[in-house]
Amino acid sequence: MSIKHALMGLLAKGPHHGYELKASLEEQVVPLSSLNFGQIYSTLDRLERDGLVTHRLVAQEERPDKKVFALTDAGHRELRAWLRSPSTVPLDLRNETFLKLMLARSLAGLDGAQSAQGVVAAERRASFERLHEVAQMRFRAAEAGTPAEVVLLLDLASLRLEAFLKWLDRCEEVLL
Amino acid sequence: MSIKHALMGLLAKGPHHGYELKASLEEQVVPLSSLNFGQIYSTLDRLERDGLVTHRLVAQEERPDKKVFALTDAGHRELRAWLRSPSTVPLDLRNETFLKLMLARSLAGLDGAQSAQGVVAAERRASFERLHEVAQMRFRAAEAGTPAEVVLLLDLASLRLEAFLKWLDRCEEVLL
DNA sequence: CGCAGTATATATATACCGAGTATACATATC
DNA sequence: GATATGTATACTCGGTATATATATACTGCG
Repeated sequence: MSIKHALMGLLAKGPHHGYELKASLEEQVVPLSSLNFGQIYSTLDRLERDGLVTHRLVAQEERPDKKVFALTDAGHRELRAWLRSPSTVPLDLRNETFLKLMLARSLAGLDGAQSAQGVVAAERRASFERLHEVAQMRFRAAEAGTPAEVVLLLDLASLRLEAFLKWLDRCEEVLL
Repeated sequence: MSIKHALMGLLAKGPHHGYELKASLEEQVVPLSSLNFGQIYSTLDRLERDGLVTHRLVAQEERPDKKVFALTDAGHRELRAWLRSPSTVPLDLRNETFLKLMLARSLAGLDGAQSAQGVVAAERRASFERLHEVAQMRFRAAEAGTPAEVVLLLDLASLRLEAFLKWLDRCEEVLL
């Protein structure tokens, strides 16, 4: 997920400069993770290059000027179009675990190569650990009074992990 | 998923040049999708820079020389280590749909903004369509006698889509 | 039949782009 | 001396598009 539309979304509510935007994003949009300034600034540059935002400089005493960005009309249109269109996760028929399984099978017999069973076992163990981590994060979030929306991100993480675990079972049936 | 370890895996079975490797990858490792030559060659260059592979030139008449790559000892070690370690998908607590939902809510009321309900509905529709696509691919694969392993990739795709649909239900409960 | 034109296979290299990380540069405040 | 305010630059990595050659195979037309 790129940060591009997140920036546009914040700018739809009014002009802001990069430093502010970073803080808002971390609070509202990607809670539980953090961003890099370089990413914010270069994304804003690209948005400006593409005519989706403009900036004006606001002078300050004893500090670098602020670059206050605002969404252009084209930016508003683009944002609305993006909100209306479903996410474009392109099916993704390549998968690292699958690759490991294929390689483990074809390399069977070579010096100290991992077996396909071993791969499945390692992945399963790791996934269970992650599932546990997520559960803990969720518990801590509940304690800290984290808003329900944020917990949704954790829900998604565990649903994904569960799906992956189911898939590992299926792999075992088919391959072993 | 990067192509780096896939290349190393193929080279573990013997030396090959870029052009061959591309074909093997498409056949064995990322069936159902295709690769770009630039990616193969630049990944091989990086592997060589990092001491994981070496190449020697094999002259040919009337054609460019082949660059035949072979896995180094360090490469073998790295490959085995990678095969032993579980996939490192880092939990990923950012999600495009979540972003859309947050923005739809906070922009509610602005000019022609999409509602959160609308976002969920659009995502759901798109996911069902994809699920249908996957089912069709699966059917065609079965007809074409596609190996069972390849079908596993389709299984993963549908398990993921189902998990995502469940999550959308959950979003609706929490947000609407 | 022959020939021109076109697609495809063999083989690599380069330029470019977007996303993300690391780091440098300033100053003020706690 | 750490932390907050503010921006900029260089770099890496994964990936796409395109340029550069040549050989072979197919296709249609006169």
